[in-house]
Amino acid sequence: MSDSNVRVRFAPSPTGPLHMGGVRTALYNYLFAKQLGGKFILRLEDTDQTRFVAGAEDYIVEALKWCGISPDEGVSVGGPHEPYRQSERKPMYRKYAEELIEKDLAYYAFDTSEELEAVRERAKEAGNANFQYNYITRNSMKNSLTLPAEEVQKRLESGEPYTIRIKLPRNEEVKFEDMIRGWVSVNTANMDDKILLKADGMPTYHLANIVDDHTMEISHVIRGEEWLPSAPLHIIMYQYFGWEAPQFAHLPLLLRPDGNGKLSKRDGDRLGFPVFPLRWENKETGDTASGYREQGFFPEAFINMLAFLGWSPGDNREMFVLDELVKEFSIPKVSKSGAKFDFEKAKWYNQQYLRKLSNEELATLLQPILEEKGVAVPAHDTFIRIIDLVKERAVFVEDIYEEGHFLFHEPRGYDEKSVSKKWKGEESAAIVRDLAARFEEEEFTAEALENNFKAYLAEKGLGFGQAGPVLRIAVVGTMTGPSAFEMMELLGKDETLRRMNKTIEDLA
RNA sequence: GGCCCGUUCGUCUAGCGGUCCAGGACAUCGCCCUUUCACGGCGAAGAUCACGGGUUCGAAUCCCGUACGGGUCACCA
Repeated sequence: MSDSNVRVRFAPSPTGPLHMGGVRTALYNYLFAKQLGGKFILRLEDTDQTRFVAGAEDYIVEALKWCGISPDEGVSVGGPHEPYRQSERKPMYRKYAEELIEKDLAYYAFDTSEELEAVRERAKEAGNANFQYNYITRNSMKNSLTLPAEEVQKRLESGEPYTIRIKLPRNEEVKFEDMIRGWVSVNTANMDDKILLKADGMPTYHLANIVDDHTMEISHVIRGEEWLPSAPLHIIMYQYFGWEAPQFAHLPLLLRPDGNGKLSKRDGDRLGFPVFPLRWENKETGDTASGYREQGFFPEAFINMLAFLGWSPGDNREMFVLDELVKEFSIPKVSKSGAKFDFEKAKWYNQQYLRKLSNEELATLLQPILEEKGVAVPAHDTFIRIIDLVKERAVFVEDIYEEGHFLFHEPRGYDEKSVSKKWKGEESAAIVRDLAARFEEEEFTAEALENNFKAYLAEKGLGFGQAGPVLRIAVVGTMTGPSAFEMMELLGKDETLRRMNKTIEDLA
């Protein structure tokens, strides 16, 4: 189990909360590694100091923890390849970039951001949609390939800022076999000399990523499809360094339910559902975004739902907890096309998991929710009976209260629609008055109450529709809910009659 | 715009040359259960497998083209 050479990593950039697409990427990596007895590593790609967001790292760690995805190595757990934050690995990258320069596979570039921008602007005006720093254009730029050696030396020694760019061949086909997509091929003529080392001395994603994946002995790179266009560059870099490249798998994107385009962090709650696993609060800006956990989702349901967005076991089964996913997951079965996220299906999953829980378990989960709402927690037996009566209409644990609040305490007033539709003034009040009188001397069981009620209907020649809804309104204030007689038994004689009498006064 | 990737019911998907005039799930609708609502059960509707060419005795499945969609083109990841 542990002698596997499989090592995968999830390497988010801590620029904010992790969104659900990121969680899915982490999940697939985790499933792949666990199935093969490999290691799952959590690495932080924080080389862009301008985009640092406080709290993002903790958020990522906590989100994965909530999902049950635990790293074998990485930030927060440590491991043999520490540190796992790229910012802390900064000193080691430069030498790799310089190694490439020595091999004439990279070069120093002195063009400033402003100059580059100007060049791009000019190219655009000339009708050239996108300028590429490549085999051709690098000859007219300021770099160690065009400048005299002495001048390059002088600039370097004077401390002038510079970047290091990779030197790509002019016209070479780069191929690699993606585990999901098969052979992908791109010509270097369509690529550009990407910056490997930035002027601030930090590596770009490309350099840091390749160096870290290699030094951390990553065997498989499973990441989002947005990386597919730069995969050929990475392949070339492995070749330049003389390293064996890992296997690649580019995952399909998670799409927004409305229209097109990938689901992004900015979608936030705009579409009526969370895009983040946990609630997020940016302490600096005060921005907040809701999370699945806080919405009442079970991590099992969230994970199950997420796993099926882009993957299926190949048959009709669709309920899988993490351990089962580990057994069944398969990269080749991951679909190639993006998946539109459907919140309704997410809720359905939650409902399925809720229904697996016992009344006792639900009570344990519901109790803190009631306390938070300031609702008195009923005596244990009563609590369990309420849960038993209401749980089948709940998607979230909280729904047990929402759907049956009138069993925990007095109804929150009367449901307008029910009253306007079914309550006929004095006529209805008379029925409730009659029933209250009959129930007074009744043993308070659902069965006895129902028999008594039926006897009353027969006596008066009333149809159920004339008295049933009225009774229900009198007891719980609305027309929906579990069996009226079951609820009355649960409420007990005193409370039931009290409510009935109160309703007569309120609505008569 | 260049390059790359993709395209089966509204949505997620099964399907990897014949068993598919395409199966499941969510959503929708109907019936039953319940003299309420929900749950549950049963059922319906819903995909000319993007389109057009090939290959083959035979294609949703293989090949080519077209269209459409997406991704990507930063000293961001």
